[in-house]
Amino acid sequence: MAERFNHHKADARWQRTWEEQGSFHADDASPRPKSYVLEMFPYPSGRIHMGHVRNYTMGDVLARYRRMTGHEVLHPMGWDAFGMPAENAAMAQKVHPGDWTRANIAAMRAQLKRLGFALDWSRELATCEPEYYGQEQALFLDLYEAGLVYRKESAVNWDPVDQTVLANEQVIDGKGWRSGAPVERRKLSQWFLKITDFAEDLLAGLETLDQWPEKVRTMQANWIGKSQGLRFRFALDTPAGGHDGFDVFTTRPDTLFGASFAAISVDHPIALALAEKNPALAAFAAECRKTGTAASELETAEKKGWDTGLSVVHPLDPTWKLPLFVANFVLMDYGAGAVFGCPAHDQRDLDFARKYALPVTRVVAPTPEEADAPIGDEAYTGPGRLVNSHFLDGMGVEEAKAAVIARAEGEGWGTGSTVWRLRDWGVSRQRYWGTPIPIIHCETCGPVPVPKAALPVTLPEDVSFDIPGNPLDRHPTWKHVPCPTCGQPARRETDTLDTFVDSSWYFIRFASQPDDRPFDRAIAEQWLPVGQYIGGVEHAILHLLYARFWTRALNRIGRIGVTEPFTGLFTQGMVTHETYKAPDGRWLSPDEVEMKLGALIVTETGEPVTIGRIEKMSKSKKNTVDPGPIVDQYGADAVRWFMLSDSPPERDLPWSEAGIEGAWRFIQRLWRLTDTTADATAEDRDLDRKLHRAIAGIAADIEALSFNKAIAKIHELANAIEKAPPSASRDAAIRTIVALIAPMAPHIAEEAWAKLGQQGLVADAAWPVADPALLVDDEVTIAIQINGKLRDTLSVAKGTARETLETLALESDKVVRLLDGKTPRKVIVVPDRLVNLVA
RNA sequence: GCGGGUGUGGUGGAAUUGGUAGACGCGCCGGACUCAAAAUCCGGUUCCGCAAGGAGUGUCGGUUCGAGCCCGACCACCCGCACCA
Repeated sequence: MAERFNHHKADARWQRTWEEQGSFHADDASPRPKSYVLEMFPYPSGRIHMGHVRNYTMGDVLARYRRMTGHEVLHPMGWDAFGMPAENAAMAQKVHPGDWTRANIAAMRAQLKRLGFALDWSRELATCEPEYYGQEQALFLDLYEAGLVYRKESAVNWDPVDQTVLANEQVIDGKGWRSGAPVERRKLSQWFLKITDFAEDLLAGLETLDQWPEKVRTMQANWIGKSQGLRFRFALDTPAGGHDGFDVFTTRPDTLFGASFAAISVDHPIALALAEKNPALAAFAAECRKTGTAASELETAEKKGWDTGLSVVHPLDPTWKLPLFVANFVLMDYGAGAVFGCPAHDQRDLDFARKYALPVTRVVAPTPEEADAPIGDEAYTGPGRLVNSHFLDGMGVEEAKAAVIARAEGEGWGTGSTVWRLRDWGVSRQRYWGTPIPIIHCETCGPVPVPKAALPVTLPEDVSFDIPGNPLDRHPTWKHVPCPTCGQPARRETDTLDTFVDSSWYFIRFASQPDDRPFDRAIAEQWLPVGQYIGGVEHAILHLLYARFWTRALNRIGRIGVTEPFTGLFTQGMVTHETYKAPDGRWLSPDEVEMKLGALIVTETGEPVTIGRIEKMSKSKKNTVDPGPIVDQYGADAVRWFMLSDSPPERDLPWSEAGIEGAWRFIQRLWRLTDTTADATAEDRDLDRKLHRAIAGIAADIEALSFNKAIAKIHELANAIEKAPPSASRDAAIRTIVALIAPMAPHIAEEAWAKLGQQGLVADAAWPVADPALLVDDEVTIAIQINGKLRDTLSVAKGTARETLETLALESDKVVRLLDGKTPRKVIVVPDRLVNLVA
């Protein structure tokens, strides 16, 4: 009896061998076609989790497969190492964020290495090291010089718990994305990146990303939020607060004759001016602002307005006056902060009009008969022809829009315009553990860039986290520097960059990392764009949009000839696990419970356990499984195998003890199988065919990232080999299956490869070639149906003539019996597939 | 509310994209080996039925010789966005 596959010995041995041989070192100068496979780099939180394991296993299979198919593969790993958890740890544990982070990196690196990933560790980087962030500062200054960075006083989202500013993207339901605390509004001077300059490009670029999930492209398109319409001016009938009118934006200029009111935001300059003299309006505005930041009650929030008593003049009819309201549903930071209300064709306007008894006039009718059909509780937003609209009557909606815009432009009261939802990216963070913004503030010269020669601006080590706020700001000496321009005493910028900046270009630095500049353009362009990028869908908007922007910005300033950083994107599902609750409602971890007599109980107390939903592994629900002990017990290959089996990679993967055991058993079975070569000489055409079909099928599945299907095909092949009698074909199949499993289970593959006396490493072996001649069957099974229902099957030579198939079908015993002497009305024959008799 | 997705055995999921539904795995059942257990191996496993046969891919309807796949309506769950003018 052969020995078990001993992963304890084998895993370490092969991991050492790969490292010694530099197997996964990516060679810039290689003549082979280049392939860049990248998984989103981890935040070094302390330990790797199952989500990481799944993510990196998928990328690893692809990377190893690409190597076997003759590519020079770049498959790097690094650390998204700046960020708040390090500062939180510093506060809680009195440890320096750098020490904490570097210790975590060391621990996680060791964990990753134990999984045997085919990574080029020589390119490892951590964003918290000056070698990285110093180059980021250089890029920041390049963008600054190009006018893509600016500073402005602005209302920001202030997280009162983390004591920092959040980007709009980081505010979820009015709460900080990390702290969960309700966000406050504050005025601060902030640095911004001009992502809005690229709105059109970023939107148009989505069209070219055909290897991205539709879902992500849709989410980005919605986030960018392009709206086209008319911006026009309403004149006030009496000037108010120093204004004689204001602009509004609409996407429905066609419905202008359906207007029944105008409304401005409570933060609109006119509203603010009026509120100064009118305490009741001020109170109304305060009330609105409260619910504004409040959260998700917006859905049910009532439309509320304050009648200013003022009127505006309808631009197409000077005699027509519309009442002006201050309304809670008008947002200051979108469009012009003011709207015209057309109740018949906008739901919000309709709700508002009903509440304040304003007229509702239909101006679009789906059919001529409905020209004067009253509007009920629902605004009509569909297509149709214009009615009750003077010169627009009879036009279609689009035609009418164009006509109104043309008229407005001709008469000078408005212009066609485009409004974006996307806003500029505020990158200032009042934190220590981030990339220092390389700017010096001088009283006489203003903000002055740090000279490139003086980079990197490094973080001081001697900082304290005893009190909240930014340690850089209260550091005794760090910020005091002479102005680079005039030499007068000046002050460093103490804000650091949003960590999303760090992750916006790391994939370029992986491709090329010289000491003296951010990257070498020629070398970076050899690798970029990333052919396959893999990560969680939670980065669908923020990270992926910023990285796309950063790449385009570098492209615009002539630094790189790439516009889209990631050609292929794959968003993987989460690793999930059942949740367990004790009778008192506290969450229980999987190792606190056990099965006894068919019931789940708390091991210590014997209390019954409630099994909850299967959810994403999270510390709060205590349903996590630490990969470390699992790798110890079952070995890297079994863990990798399980991560790839069963669930399609884009869906969630429920972790189970049984699943990992099954994977382990299969690894052992493969090991035993490789002991059964027999030096036999007989041929087994049937097995040859199965083997070659597996080679082709598995290759296609890996290319499509359908790892679960590839795994199923390996199972099928293994089953077939086990059942086959000794033959030369069988021996060949055993040697080949070792190569086929190498991307997924590389350690046992190497061990078996060596055992079978194969040359070199299987990691360096070529992917087996499928013989096209063996991919086609010479015999096929034909389904015989009566009225579409399967009644019999028939085995015939491939390519059998239709007439023959029909005859054979009609001769089938079952068919004869079921037809009972009747002749079918119609016979459908699909060659090599089926015969359908219509009775 | 808007946008997107998913729904197939006890369970995770396959199904050549309109052509034999349930591949493969997990679990379960039976058997072999064993003093016994583990491991391993063999067989079975959509449901109803002894069988012949019938039913069956969330629900209802449609197109088709033929529908898990296409069309319409609905239900359930999940994920985004959310007063965006």
